[in-house]
Amino acid sequence: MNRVGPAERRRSSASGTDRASAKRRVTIREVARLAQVSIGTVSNVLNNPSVVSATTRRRVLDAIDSTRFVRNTAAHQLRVGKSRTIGVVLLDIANPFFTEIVRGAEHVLRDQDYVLMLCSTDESANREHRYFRVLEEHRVDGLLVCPVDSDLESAVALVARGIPTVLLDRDGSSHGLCSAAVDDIRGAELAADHLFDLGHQAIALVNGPAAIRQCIDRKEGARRSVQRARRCRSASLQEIVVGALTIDQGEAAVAALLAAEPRPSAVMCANDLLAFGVLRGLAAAGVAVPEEMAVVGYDDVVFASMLSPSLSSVRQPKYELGVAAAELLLEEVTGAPHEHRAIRFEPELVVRASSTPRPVSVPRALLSP
Amino acid sequence: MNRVGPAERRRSSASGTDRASAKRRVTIREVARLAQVSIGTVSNVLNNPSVVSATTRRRVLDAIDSTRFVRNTAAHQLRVGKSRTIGVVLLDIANPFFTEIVRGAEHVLRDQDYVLMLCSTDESANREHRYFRVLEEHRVDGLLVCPVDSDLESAVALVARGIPTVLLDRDGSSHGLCSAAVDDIRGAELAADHLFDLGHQAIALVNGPAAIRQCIDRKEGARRSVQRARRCRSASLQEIVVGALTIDQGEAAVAALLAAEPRPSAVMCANDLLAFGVLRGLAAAGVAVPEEMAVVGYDDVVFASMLSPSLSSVRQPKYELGVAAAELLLEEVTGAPHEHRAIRFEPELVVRASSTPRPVSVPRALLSP
DNA sequence: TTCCCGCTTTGAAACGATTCATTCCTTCTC
DNA sequence: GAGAAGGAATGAATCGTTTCAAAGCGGGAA
Repeated sequence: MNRVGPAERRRSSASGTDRASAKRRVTIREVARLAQVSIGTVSNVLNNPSVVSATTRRRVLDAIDSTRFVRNTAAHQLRVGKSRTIGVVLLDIANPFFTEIVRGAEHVLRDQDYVLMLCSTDESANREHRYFRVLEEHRVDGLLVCPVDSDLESAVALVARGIPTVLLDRDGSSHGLCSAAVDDIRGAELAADHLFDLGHQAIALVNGPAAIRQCIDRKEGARRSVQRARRCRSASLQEIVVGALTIDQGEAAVAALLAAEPRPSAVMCANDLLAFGVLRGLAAAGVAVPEEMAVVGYDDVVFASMLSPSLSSVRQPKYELGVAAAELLLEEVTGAPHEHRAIRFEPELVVRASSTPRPVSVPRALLSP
Repeated sequence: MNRVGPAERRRSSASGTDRASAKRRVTIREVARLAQVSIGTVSNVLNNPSVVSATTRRRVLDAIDSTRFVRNTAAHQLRVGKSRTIGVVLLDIANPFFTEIVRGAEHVLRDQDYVLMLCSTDESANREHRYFRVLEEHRVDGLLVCPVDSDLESAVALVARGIPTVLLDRDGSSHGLCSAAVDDIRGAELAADHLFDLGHQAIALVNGPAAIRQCIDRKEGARRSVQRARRCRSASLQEIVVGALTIDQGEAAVAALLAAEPRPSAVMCANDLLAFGVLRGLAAAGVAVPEEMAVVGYDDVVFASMLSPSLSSVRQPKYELGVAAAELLLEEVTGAPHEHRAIRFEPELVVRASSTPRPVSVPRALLSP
């Protein structure tokens, strides 16, 4: 009598399978039939092996790999409510800064068999919004987010909707959110102090859109520094705002930089990519770095040390940031004892050739001929 | 008011997550109840709006956003069999080469509301295997893969199991697989020819593991070039094999490079990251580039042009590669008329300072003092 | 013999959507 | 007024798991 069911089903599926490629996936049901046990037992072998007798377990396992059964996560998820999926929403996947963060997060999460849904917003709030929606439809177990907007509305909304969320590179303590971040105000202060210490008086800040919190904070840090510097002598800060934190935008900012009055003798950038662009633009304009213009970046991306000239930058612990954020999220997702925490790292200034006046070490090759 | 922050944080965390998120998610059923229609009608409003009368549709839509209903993809997927998810498996997310590819693929796929499951194997076959498994459990609609192993067994297996797969940066025509790739043999020939044309006789190839196909092909290209060069004069190629295609491994290779007999006067690298490392190592060893050692990379990553000295490299159309691969996959996934195709791009040599002997343009700044 | 007690195994009921054969209404035609 | 046509809405079945109350089975105690 049991046989009639499957046989019928088989027939109907066979007729439905007029396309060869539409061969149906193996289900737990077929495994059960082959091993001559109930589907409940198969499920137990998968999730709860200890309650199944050794012989039965053997039979089921054999059936599983002779049928090449692969568990369907969707069905699992539907029943259990966990998707084993983490959404990662960041500003720009092409930025090595974020890449390092992702690496850190992935290393933590892959060990727990989570898989990352990666979304790059390109700093568009609209795109961010769409991604949040899609990720919620997928019922991600948690979210790592570097938000586009300066307020944390969107992130707070996510949490309110029941999605565990950890902010990336962004402090969330003011809104009771989990976060792993670096003190941006402090970092910018380090950079600006450094320039003023070198004797520069007019410095410029090439900054990204004010919608992005990091840009606001870094400006604030620079502002504080300039205010301190002013106590002893004349010091000025000019901001040049560009549309995005990219190399091209940095290069484009050079025109404004050179046209500024008073002409700055040093420039700090909200981001290494911007700094890369500025360096390129200055080279094209024939402006010597650091002699005519000192440059400091932010993030200390791997490539900063290899540029020509090597770029001074504010180092952020990127990989560690990703690890910390992922661990925090995992804590919340797995329901471990947890209270919302804002992990904070300290930035560190790395001084290199782009802001070191002299002596410039002249490459041997240039001296010999 | 800033002081209130930490206190609030504590409070919200205490009550916060556990209880509040225990509220059940809204389902189509509740929407139906609220709108006083059957669940079938709600589903129709979502997927087939034209068959629903305007007034009913209105009522349902109102119910949807007053309940904040968000469709559950898992349930959808279970019924329909599509997950709107694409797996992307690549060697190293920290390599800007892959990052650009991902960007291209994402731009194509996000418009169709697909989301990327990103997996970086770090060149480990074992990790790759685990990721394939997890992605299959998730029933990804398709896969973009840059495989670790030189044979295409694993990729062929995926296709055999019914998962549409497109190879990234790897030709699949020999196995009837879809792929978007660049001719690596040709690219390496370009690089080696260039070096021999400059008059170098002993050149070295810093290469990655022979398991990786790209490394095999690039070596083959170099081999062909050296063979051609030998017809006219003495020419030699030495291979230095490292464990991974990373900056650190490139730097580590420098010792072997300088110890090689006959000592090479030029080196080409399987990869820009390796080349970056080699440059760094050479700088540390006090070897002038390009005077004492010319260097050519591979990929022409964005940063190659900004290094000190700027790096000659073999350009690959990275973004376009990602776009092409994604479009190919989409074609297959959506069941559009499709036959397996291997899209091939042409590499292009970009010559920069690291392999340009002289005249070296001396920066003005160095001349003036 | 009966009863009880663990240890295994079973099978039906979720989970939240989509699908499709039916039913229900109107309107129109003859 | 009967019947046809067709547009809307219905609701049960289904997708592939997990879960859990219940049943089956030996064996030991009374």
